[in-house]
Amino acid sequence: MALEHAILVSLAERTASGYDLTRRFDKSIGYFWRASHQQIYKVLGRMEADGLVSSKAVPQQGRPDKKIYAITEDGRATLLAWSREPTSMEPLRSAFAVKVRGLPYGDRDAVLADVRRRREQHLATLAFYREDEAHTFGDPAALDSAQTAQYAVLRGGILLEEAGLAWCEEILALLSDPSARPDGSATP
Amino acid sequence: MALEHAILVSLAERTASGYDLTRRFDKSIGYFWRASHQQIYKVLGRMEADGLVSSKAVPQQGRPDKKIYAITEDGRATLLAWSREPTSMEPLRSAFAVKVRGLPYGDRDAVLADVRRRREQHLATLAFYREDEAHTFGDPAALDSAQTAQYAVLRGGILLEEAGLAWCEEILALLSDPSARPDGSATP
DNA sequence: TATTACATGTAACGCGTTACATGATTCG
DNA sequence: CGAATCATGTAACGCGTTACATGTAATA
Repeated sequence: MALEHAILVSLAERTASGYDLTRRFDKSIGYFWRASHQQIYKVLGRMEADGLVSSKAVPQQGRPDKKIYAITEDGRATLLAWSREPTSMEPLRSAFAVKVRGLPYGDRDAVLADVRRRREQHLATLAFYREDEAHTFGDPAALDSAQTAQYAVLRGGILLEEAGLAWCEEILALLSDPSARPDGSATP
Repeated sequence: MALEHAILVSLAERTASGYDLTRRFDKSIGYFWRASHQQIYKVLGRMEADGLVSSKAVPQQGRPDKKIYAITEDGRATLLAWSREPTSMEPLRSAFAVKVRGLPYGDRDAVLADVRRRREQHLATLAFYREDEAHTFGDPAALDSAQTAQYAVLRGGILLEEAGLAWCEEILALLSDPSARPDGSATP
């Protein structure tokens, strides 16, 4: 049900077409919640039927019509009611964790290569987030309430990436058996 | 597709009934991958049809028959091949992040209460993991390869919980506006 | 007496991914 | 000439949750 709420938050900020929402979900909100255009169109259709959003067709030249969606009063009320429900703690659900756990039944070198690849990925994402942090939220004390909320979410992304990075490094330290190295310099 | 692989890893360690697997998914592997018994039975049925596992019915007294599943050669080969594929970086998909992002459109006090509740949850889970760490993996240098893999996964859980905890604390620091406190002791 | 453990499933429904489908405009 | 951008969808399929269904035995 959370894609619905993510869309409501996005439309509460400003109106958008399905296409616009798709692009928004490629950044900002989408750093932490992905959704394809197919899914967004499907959910928008249901949300309009439920009265949470309304749409207005906007004819265009040489392009298909745009359908601009806006949040309704019902939509805002739904968002407020949702904010009062406690969120459940979603478990990891990580295929990577399963692979690490199953290391004795897999290809050790291939899995370690995957760990290194993921480490680089975390580093790249972190660099990206940190630039956003410095650029957009340079002075946290000067932010208004909407910006503070955005910044809090970005901080979550940074902390998660840092944890993922640290995990990769611990795995490499634990599993890169020194006695298996060519130089044979095993720890005592 | 990862539940399939989680089951294969579990059965590679030792045979089990669907019921046994359900309980295993409540701890160990299941600290990081949840699955209900309904889902496990469904997937086991398909996996048997695909030849990844085989089953043997074991009659019991005063209880329904047990179906003991074992991994097949095909299943082991599938697991090995899977270990060679790189894992994709799954995005957060966190309803909590959406809620924090949408704070200006929600009930501020209710959301902050939820943050505090989650903080306590992270603390409780961390305490649980840390006891497991001290109890089962007290001396990391003395672990065999299977135990080392298990320990690496537990470390991931600990790092993630620590990140979640730190996030909650940052959110509270960012959003608990001092000027809104009854004593009015705002920071300069 | 009620709940927990043991043991296996079916059915309905929503969420999410991948593939398919169409068609104009603009940039390299 | 091909790729990207703009713009909207359908169809098929797998994953995951919730509710429903059945029945015994031990424990509190």
